[in-house]
Amino acid sequence: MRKSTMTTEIRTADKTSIRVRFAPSPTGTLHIGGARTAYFNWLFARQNQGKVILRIDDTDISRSSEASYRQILDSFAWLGLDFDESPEVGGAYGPYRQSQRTEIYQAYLRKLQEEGLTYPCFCTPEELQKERETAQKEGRAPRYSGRCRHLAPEEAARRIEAGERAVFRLKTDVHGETTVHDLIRGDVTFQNEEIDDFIIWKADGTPTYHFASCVDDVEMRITHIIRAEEHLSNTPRHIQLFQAFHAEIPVFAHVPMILAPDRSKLSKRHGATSVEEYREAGILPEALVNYLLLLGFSPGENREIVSREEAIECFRLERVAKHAAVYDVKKLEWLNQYYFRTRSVDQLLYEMWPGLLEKAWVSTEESREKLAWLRTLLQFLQQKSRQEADVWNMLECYFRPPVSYDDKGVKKHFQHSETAQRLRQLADLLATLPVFAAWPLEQLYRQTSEQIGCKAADLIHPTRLALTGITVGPGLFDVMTLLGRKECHNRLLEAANFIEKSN
RNA sequence: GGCCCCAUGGUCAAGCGGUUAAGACACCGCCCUUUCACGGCGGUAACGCGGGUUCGAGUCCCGCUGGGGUCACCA
Repeated sequence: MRKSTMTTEIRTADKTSIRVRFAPSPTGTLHIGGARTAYFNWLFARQNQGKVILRIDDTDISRSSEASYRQILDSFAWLGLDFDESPEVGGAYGPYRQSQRTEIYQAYLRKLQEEGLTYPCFCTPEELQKERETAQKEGRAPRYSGRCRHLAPEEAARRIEAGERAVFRLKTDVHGETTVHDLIRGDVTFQNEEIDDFIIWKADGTPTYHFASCVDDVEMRITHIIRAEEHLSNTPRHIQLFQAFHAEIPVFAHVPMILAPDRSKLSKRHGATSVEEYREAGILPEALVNYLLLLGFSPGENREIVSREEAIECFRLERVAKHAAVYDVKKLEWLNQYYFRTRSVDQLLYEMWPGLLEKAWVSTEESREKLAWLRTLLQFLQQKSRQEADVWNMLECYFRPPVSYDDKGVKKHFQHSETAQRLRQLADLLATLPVFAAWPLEQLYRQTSEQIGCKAADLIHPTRLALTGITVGPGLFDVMTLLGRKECHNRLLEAANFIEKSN
């Protein structure tokens, strides 16, 4: 266990190396807002050959869970964001879970006590609550009165001795002002009289978030704090803490929040908010990460498609937007569609393989012919899809005949009085082709339509419906080639029967 | 309510004193076509309001309005 806790003087030694951190609390899934903040941290560090640290803020043990922690790790792994130091990979400044750092916090508290920068407060939560309410009613700021600050030290000591519950508050400066140097927003100044003596140590003997976070940022030599905008108002408190620790104050960057389409805070009722949900919905990590970058940052040159590697090059913290951004799923889906079609078929095949096995559409010892066929099939389907689910939807008919025909399709393509007869005719003609391939098939269809005196489309659409049961898919002649002569023949006849039966 | 941040089309977002105010998504046409997509072409659509400063303001300043954040023994 680390014992040397007051290490501020060492900081100057490795001043040049940038260290940033992402510090989620493991109380749920990874939120897309958090994912974006983490991504910006990651980009900034990678661009500057710095280090990204994953720290787990689990001081609230009752709300934290191991499952949530695993989930967050999973999400990051999926997104392709790695950490240089974390509970998993370790590092020189561990442990990286706040729940395992109590001794360090205690040491910092003790130091503050010795320097007289903190004092015990015996006010009960009820009293404070009442005070806040009356202040609110009278139009005053709901701040702590500072009552216990002036308690005689002897009395304070006596009451603690007597076992009275106490919290510890920081003695903040009453006069002057505190300026936050923010890379995104510039200098933001707060009057110190606005900051009350906030609690740094809870009555249950654990540190508050503000305290633990600042201690860790000092201990872990964090140089840049890149976090969500909601912390901007808390920053003067943190600065006062850093000053109380005689520590160097990190550089800040408060990234804007992500809003729901109604401009309110993004929540569950607006649909998917976690990385995990998007993953399950078939969104690709490349697409999500790309979209998150675009939300609040412009790579310039009218670029929309930006990989992680490209983002490392062009990202500039100073150019991150100051205003909150509304989340637009449509653009995410557009990006996803792009990435989905651009990636390799073999990767798609690999990812779909377990599902294919499960459906028994393939076996572990598949012939090379079947594999080649499957690969070609996926290649065609991929180009008609926006995501994997679309491929699955179109896939079934290549492994078994359609059990039903699309309703709208039936109304549109199976109504003509001669359809059944035409399908039978086509079924017979298939046997005449020397090679069952796309080009000769197309010739056959065009010639036949001419002979019949109808449009080629009048043959093509019913055939597609007959063969696949649906009205969408790759070009018909590719579909037929993939299906094979015999299967096409059978399905055309089955469809003809179906039409005659239902008339 | 105090304090803080923010404000260009429906959404993201260029612009950083002089532009016909980019581009992308979405939407609407048209083209391509064998369906759905993709692709191509075109279109609708924005500087919240009011004062200044300036020869000139989306760009600078002030006010207002609106939105957001924060003021917890949550993080």
